[in-house]
Formats: sequence, C-alpha cells, structure tokens
Amino acid sequence: MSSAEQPKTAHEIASALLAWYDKHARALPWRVSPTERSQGVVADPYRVWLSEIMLQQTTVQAVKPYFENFATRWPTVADLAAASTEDVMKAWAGLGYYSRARNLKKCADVVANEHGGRFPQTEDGLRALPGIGPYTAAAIAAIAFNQPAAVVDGNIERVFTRLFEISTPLPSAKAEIREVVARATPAYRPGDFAQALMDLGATICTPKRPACALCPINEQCQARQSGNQEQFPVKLPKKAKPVRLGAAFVAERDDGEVLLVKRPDTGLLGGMTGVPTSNWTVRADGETGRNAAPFEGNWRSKGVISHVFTHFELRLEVFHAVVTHKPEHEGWWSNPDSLPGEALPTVMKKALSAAFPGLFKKGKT
DNA sequence: AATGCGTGGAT
DNA sequence: TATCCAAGCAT
Repeated sequence: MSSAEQPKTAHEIASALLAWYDKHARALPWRVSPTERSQGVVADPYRVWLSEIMLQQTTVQAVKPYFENFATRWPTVADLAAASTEDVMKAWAGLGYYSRARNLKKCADVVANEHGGRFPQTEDGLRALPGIGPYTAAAIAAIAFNQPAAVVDGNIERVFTRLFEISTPLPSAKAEIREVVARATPAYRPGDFAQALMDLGATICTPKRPACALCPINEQCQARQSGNQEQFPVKLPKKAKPVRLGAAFVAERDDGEVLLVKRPDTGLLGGMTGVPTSNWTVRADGETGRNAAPFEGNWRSKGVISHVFTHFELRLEVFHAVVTHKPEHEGWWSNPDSLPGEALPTVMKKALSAAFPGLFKKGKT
C-alpha cells in the first residue's frame, strides 16, 4: 500500500484543505461560501448545474457574465425549459462549444418534464442527462447534494499527479487518478473539498510556477519534496493544427440588410447563425473559395480574418457585395443593428466585422 | 479510444 | 508570436 492510500494522509489532506478553503475560497456567483454553508445555506442544484456546464473547458472569467445573464433571465430549470432553443443559443453565443447549449436546453426539458423539475441526486441519475458526463455528475452530486463523489477535473488531475508523483501520461492516467481522489474524498463537506481542490489548482497549484510555499498541503506533496512539481502532470504530445482556408460571403441588400443562414444542428458551430461560406479545407494552392459565392454578385474581397479552433486554424477571406435584386437563397435578411442579438459565434462576428468595421464594438449591443 | 468540438487570457 | 490551456462531453 503506497502512501497515497493511507487513511492518515487522506485525512490530513482533507482537513488541511478545508481549513484553507474556509479562509481563501473564491467568491463566485454560483457558489455557497463556506461561511454561508456553516449558517445552513444550501446550494441551488439548478445554479450548480448551470455553472458546471458553462465551466466545462471554460475559464471562470469567461463564464461569469454568461452565468449572470442566464440566471437572471431563466432563474429556474422550469424557466429554461419554457425558453426556445433559439433564444438559448443566442444567449450562449460567444461562449463556445455550442453542443453544450443544445444539451443544456435538452437537459432542462428532461428535468422539467420527466423529473418534476428536480435534478436527480445520484451520480448515475445525473450522468444519464444530456451534457452531463463523469466530471459534471460527480461535481453536482458533491456540491449540490453533499455526496462523497470523486470529482476529477483538470485542476484536480494536476494537484493529485503532483501529490503522488503519478507519472502515467494523461489521458491514460485518468482511472488511476480517480481512484486516488476517491480515497481522499471525505464524507464530511465533500462539495467544499472538491471546490477547495479546484481553487487550489486555479490559484496555488498552477500549471506553471506553482506557489508551493503557500500551499496548505505542501508537506503531503511528493513532487514538492523532490522539487519536480513542474514536471506533473505528464501529458501526451499534441498534434499540430492544420490551416484550413475558406471564404465567407457578406451579402448586403440595397436597404442595408445582411443575409444570414442557420448552420446545421450538428458539427462545428452546430445550430448557430452565420453568413454563407465555402467549405473550409486544407489546400496548398492558397485558393480560399471565391467561386463558392451563394449567388451572382459584385463580390469584393474585404481581407482575410484568422480564427483558431480547437483542432485547426481557419483563414477566411471575406467577400462583400451589395445586391440590388432579391436572390433566392435560404436564410433571412437582418438589419445590422440587430446583428449583436443573433446567435453569432465569434468567428462569424469577425467575418462581419471585416465587412462592417466596428459593428460589434463594446457598448453596441 | 481517438477525434471533434470554441474562445480568450496568460506566459 | 507561439503555445498552452480552462470546473469535459459525445460518439
């Protein structure tokens, strides 16, 4: 039995971490603070769920304004279930990973219509809902329902691979890490324990230059003892991002309105709004796809915008034309003033901005 | 079990 | 500028 599995160490880690959390917990809009919790305040499962979905692969800073907007506009799961998918996509625009928004709405519908408006309280029950995977199910079970679930996110992977010098590369190490986290998770305040680990990972046990001197569990940390903390976690090398080229077409009618189309519900930017584009492909000849224009027109290049997705870089040449006739085409014509309210992902805002500089400047919502 | 899926901030 | 990566999930 390694030191990682000794109950004494597990208890030391949990008690030191909770004591640190009581003093240093970040104040977050969706969080019940340790002080509030000690006064009997309980978490709202809806707000915990909403925040956890938004926080998947997304920074706290990016999530905050979106969470505030959603929680104000749709204060309960029933309100969200009553909303249209279109309005949810519009409100999610800019946050990325748009399948989360589609699944958020599906999940709200299931909870409202099949569970009487109450979230399941078990990991398995939560795991069965759209958009809820192993991490999110454990996080909601622990934070909202006080269950000793093993919560493992990227922060906690980093903390535990350092604590026990787990040198198996990620993602293979996930099962091993989950076992160690399960042993360390206390029955007492499991939700605060998970949140403490995430705060520790975000503020002290950072990917680069961790502040070990300030860490409440540095004496239990094997990597710290050997000075190798920055060598963990070990990760498999990433693949290079190919560059894809494409063309976007901003069609402006003589009354100033712009042609928008809804993208297919699956795949990249699924269900979101955009301008017509060519296919985006890797090509050596540098051709961006001018010949893919949706209809005849005096298409003039407005330059090339660049946008980096998770698995490729896109260089998009933006073409603009003023059309004096009314071409037959799918989609709808939108007044430029209403564009900020459309479900436009960032790359589409960039393309529109190439044709209409300043369109999406702050304050012009 | 690899791969597809956004965005913006930090370094 | 290039790279990393942030409270992952679905398939």
